[in-house]
Amino acid sequence: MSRALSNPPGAARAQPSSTEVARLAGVSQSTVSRVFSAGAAVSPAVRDRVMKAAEALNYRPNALPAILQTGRSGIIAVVVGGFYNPFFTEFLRCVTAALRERRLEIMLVDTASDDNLNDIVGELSRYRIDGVISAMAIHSTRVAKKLESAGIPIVAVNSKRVGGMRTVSTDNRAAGGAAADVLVDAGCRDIAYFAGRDSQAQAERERGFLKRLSDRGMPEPQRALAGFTYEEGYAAAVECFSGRSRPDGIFCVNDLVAIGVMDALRKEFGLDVPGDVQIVGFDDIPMAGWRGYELTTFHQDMDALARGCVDLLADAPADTRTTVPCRLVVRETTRNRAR
Amino acid sequence: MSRALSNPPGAARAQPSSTEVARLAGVSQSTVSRVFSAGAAVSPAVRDRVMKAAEALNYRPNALPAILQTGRSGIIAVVVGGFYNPFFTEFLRCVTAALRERRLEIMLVDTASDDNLNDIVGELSRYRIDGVISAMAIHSTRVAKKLESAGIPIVAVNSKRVGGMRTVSTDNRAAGGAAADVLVDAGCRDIAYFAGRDSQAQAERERGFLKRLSDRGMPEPQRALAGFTYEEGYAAAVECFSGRSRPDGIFCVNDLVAIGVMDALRKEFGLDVPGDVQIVGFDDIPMAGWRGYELTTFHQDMDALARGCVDLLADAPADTRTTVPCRLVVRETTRNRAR
DNA sequence: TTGTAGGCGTTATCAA
DNA sequence: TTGATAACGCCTACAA
Repeated sequence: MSRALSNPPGAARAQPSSTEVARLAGVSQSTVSRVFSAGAAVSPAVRDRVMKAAEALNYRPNALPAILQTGRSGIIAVVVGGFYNPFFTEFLRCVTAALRERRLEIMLVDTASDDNLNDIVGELSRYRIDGVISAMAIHSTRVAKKLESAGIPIVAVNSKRVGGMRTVSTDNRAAGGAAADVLVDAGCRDIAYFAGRDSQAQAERERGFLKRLSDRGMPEPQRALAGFTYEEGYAAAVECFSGRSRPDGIFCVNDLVAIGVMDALRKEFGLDVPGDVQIVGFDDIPMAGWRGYELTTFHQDMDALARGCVDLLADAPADTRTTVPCRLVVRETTRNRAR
Repeated sequence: MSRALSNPPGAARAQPSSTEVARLAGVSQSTVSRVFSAGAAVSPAVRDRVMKAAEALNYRPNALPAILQTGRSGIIAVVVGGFYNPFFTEFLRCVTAALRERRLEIMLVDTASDDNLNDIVGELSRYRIDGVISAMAIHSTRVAKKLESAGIPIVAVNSKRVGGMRTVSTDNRAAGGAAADVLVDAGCRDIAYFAGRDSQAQAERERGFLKRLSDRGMPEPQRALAGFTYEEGYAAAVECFSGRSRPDGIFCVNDLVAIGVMDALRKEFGLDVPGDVQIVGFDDIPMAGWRGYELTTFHQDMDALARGCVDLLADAPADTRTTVPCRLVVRETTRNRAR
């Protein structure tokens, strides 16, 4: 396993420098620099000459010396916690678009936990990144501290706040409450919550869900520990429905789990959704809309989430948090009474 | 919409430089540099002193001057053509892992077509990236040329070759042939192909499929133009099955389309899969294994594909191509005769 | 409006 | 083995 690229460096013919362009255009290097830096005063004639020379040489300014000089790289590190969940990839799509609008580049980091993140951030900070956007919840104060000490701002999605971290979150608490309403209104009497693990977002959802159920005089729901994947949802449903008391309404921590649960109920137990069991998911991933599922769920406004992250990184004073509402999407896995 | 980050540059206290470490350790800056560049001769005593000083200052070498000097950035641009298809995201996962092993960083580019790529590559080349890995097929010779002239090697997945581009491809032709065998062996008499658009990979698959059908004495199959998404597959199936002659076996350009087709057949026409119609997909995305679908498909070895890309970028002479076999995964959407 | 010159933090070369 | 010094290619005063 070789360590890195072994190609000869600028083997053939690397990129020309501003000095070469200057020579060809018969001006000084600084003039070339001015032509390529927005809002500098250059006479039209000279500008034209320089542009021609640049074109002839196929010149593109090298970003690195500028970064060295200004300390600002225009690179943002984006952290995701795996690609298995369309939630992450959709977030990635939105954040990619939002960053591109601001002409910022993306360094992509995929890591299973925020432990590794500590090392990775160290690695990344060598490139003088301007900020970090994490789609993954950050628990470790160490990571936040490290970034802070390096002067790198971070904003995390659906994360609790540690240190001076900025956060952008879906209003998980409110959504949890709304999920309770949906199931109770639909006539469910024996309700269950299929939980994820170690996640601020999931904890908030659960809290809102429990609170609303109790407010509405419902008994404490069953709790199954699922996780965040289809398989975990499937397995949790098998275990839950093999037990004594079968719930007639389930709120799942996310859509992947919800879909796993649905498949298990249908295939393993021959149950009908929503006839026998009603199900509410979370995220509104594309598969939730597939005709085979038609899952009632909450749509996270990824675009707002992503844009919020970018805005917070770019404009906001440190130490800020933003909350984004999410929207109930009623499909076929709940029996919806007329309002 | 502000143009870029507005935070003060190294506002608080930026990263310390090797010069500061040198001062603290009582050595020259070059010595510090040597300590941090692998395989340089430094006496244990001095190395120790430098490391201590570095630790005290929380020093991390700045990568940018090094890039400036060596002309090698350790950054690879990875291009994907959208995140809607788990194929892309799974590829991204694998390539992320493979690059991390080699300690290379990833600059992520998402673009709908390789037209934009031309601009984007120009933008990216400002960072002196060491190479480009494209999960998206490259048609435009312009892009390849542009990269070549900048001395940036590119490798594309499932793409035809333009210029000196390297490629890594699944053996699409062979897979197409195998798909024909599956359907014919399973007793299908009226076969259809649901095609994608503008894709080398899809063209190869189709070619292999048609060839084998004809070799086995089957008539030319119906052809439906689907695309690459669930919705397009669904719509194409609706149109096809509203027509006169309904096929009893379908090979789809990818799993997303295949799943859309299945849902359409079941929901819109009440047809049974595989009872009435047998279906074969391509990619083996996670949803193909979901119990609601159990799709027979071909598993693309993403890990091999990704690793192939990285290897080709790192080790290979220019102008190379690699082919990766793929594997038939038999599930429940085909009636499988005993062999 | 344009040119000159210094500096950003490394690596690379050459002496010591 | 270590230190001085010159690049690398740009930005930014400052001077003309």
